[in-house]
Amino acid sequence: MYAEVLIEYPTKKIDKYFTYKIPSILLSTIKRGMKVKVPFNNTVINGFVMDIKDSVESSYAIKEITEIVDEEIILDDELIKLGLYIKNQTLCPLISAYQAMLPSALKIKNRTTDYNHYINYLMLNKDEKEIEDYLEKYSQENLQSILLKDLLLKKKVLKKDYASYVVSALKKKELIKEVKEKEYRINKEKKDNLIKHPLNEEQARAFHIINNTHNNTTFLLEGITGSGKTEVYLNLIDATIKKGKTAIMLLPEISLTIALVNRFYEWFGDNVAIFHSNLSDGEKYDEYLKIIRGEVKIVIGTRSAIFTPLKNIGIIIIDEEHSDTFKQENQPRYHAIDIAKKRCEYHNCPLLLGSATPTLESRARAIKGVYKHLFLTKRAGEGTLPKVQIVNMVYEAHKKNFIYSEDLITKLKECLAKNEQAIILLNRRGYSTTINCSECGFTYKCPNCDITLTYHKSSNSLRCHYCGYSKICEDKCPNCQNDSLNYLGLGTEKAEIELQKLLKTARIIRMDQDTTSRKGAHEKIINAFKNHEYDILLGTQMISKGFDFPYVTLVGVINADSSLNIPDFRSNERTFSLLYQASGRAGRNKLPGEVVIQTYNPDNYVLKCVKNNDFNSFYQYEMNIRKILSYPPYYYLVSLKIISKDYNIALQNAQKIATFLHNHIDKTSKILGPTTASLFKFNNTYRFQIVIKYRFDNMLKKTLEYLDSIYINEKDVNLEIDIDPLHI
DNA sequence: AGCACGCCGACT
DNA sequence: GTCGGCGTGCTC
Repeated sequence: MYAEVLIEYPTKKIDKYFTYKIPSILLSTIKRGMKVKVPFNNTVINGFVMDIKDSVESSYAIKEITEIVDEEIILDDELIKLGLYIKNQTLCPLISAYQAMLPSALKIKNRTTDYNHYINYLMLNKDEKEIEDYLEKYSQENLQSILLKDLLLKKKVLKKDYASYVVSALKKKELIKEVKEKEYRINKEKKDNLIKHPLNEEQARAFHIINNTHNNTTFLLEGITGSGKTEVYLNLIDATIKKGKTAIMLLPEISLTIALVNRFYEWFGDNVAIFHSNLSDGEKYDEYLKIIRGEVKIVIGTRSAIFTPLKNIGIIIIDEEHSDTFKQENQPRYHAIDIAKKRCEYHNCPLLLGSATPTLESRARAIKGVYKHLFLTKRAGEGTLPKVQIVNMVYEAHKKNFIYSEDLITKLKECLAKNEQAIILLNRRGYSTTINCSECGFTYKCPNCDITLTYHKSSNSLRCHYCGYSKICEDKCPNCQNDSLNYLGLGTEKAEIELQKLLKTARIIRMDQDTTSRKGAHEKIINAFKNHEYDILLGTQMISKGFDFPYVTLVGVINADSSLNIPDFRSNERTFSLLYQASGRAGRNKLPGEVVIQTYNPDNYVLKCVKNNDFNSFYQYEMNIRKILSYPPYYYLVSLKIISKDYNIALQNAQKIATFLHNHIDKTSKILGPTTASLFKFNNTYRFQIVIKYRFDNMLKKTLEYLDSIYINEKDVNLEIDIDPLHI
């Protein structure tokens, strides 16, 4: 018997099957989808068995498979097909599609580490009679006798509960022994007295419609912030489990949604596996085994959890479906919603997309009837939508209020006086975003990227937020040696310091990438704020996600323009979503909420829609722009990035590709560029971009595949193709 | 991706 | 005369 093996080198150059002979000892165990070790070009490397054949015609000297890496971890037929689909959709090497499906702990090249987690227990080493005799003779009441008595009673105890010298003394007397047992790292138990909130009329309607659907329908659940989408999800999953099926639920980021995950644990206990990038390799390994052994029916996780090898899926839920995190930004550039659709098709089950601000694409599909559109229009419980005020910072700047407007400060003071809490959003970290010299005009720039360095006061360093470059900041201008450096632009670090000056007694906590780099830091900050150890939470967009702080009655947005001014066709949509979500943090309980948005463009239509909590008007307005400019959802996009260390090589190749495209794609498709890409110089490489807009183009895929295959062999220029890019 | 084979410069 | 630079090309 022979096996076709896909080699684990993520290059397109060897993205094909290699034939190996299956040694007779492995014949009974080997299966399609298993990971094996094979001899390859003087080394031994990993690969996947893609096919098993009786005979094979080959001019090569066929080698034998060395061994099976893991008998439990198998890509089933569904996942094998899914990999082929991903390769075809995203133009990635087939092997990287499969690598994306497995947790990294499982793809380490030479896995010598034992990922199993052991707990040490103590047991008696003699029969009970002997121990009782011993205790009688011993006749002392000390730690040793206590341990022995515990063991007589319980048979097995945790080693860590007893002092090590006591344990070793008894071991020396050969009265007890130590046993190791494999155990999962994450173990959660159901809460007995779980409070299940009864569903309101709208929630119940959505629940029943979806729960009674047993075919492959995609639903869009559009529910305003605080409308209780989670309760609908919980009930649907509960019902799915009761039907004997399994469920996957995706969230944008787990570290920001601990409360929600805990609610799942309370409800479903050890029937849940969790999957996200903050887990340790060992934890991932454990969770994966639980799934593959069929010990859990529910998987909650971030993007890559869409690949978990659950069998018999009954529903897939994607919460905050508009989130960019569902698309992987490097190879394979898959979108989790796309994969979810494919999996739901395979299992013939419903897919539920939920959001307060769905993407225009999703909403357009729902309106066209491709998705079934469901709504939650009322806040669950007693919350009401907040009142939004727009503050014109042009006037404030005349009054020398550059960061905080009078209105916002007044409202903050009122809020604190009532012992309520506030959230302040500023979508930029660091202290100041630009440093320049007023004498000679010098500006600090990243030596690798075309970007100004951000000053971080706490570490007195200048950092590039793109490539990670960092250096110590000097007091004097490095160019003219004058004492004339100006710290311009605003980040969260400065906003915090300035706010503390204005509100001396306020307890402020900052949450951004700089304060949350350690594991568990998110949770700590969120819990501290929830417990009212702080009055004001100030941070970047990570504070706008689905938190539920009942005492927050005020949300301030410092610079709403910053995200509007990003040159991307989706920046309006992102701004609306960000501000709407942030506003949604206010007034979630009985206390009414207020939102203050500071801007230099108070007449901007996007901001007006946020002010009126009006997603509908925003949708109409933005759809019209997209139609005029031929952007999604009216047209599809492909982005090609041409990258080289040499400016001229990049430019020449970009022009060559553009010309080629003009001749080899449909006449109805539009080609933009080449232009410089949004990050023109990044990590010492120059980047040009071509964007294709198309509706129907049956030449396009072939053309892209051809270009891709040509550029694989180029070594001083790279071509990155992104189909349906989220950013251009 | 590795690693070997292969054809041209500065050294014991 | 050799050691070694890293440029192509192959790997079941």
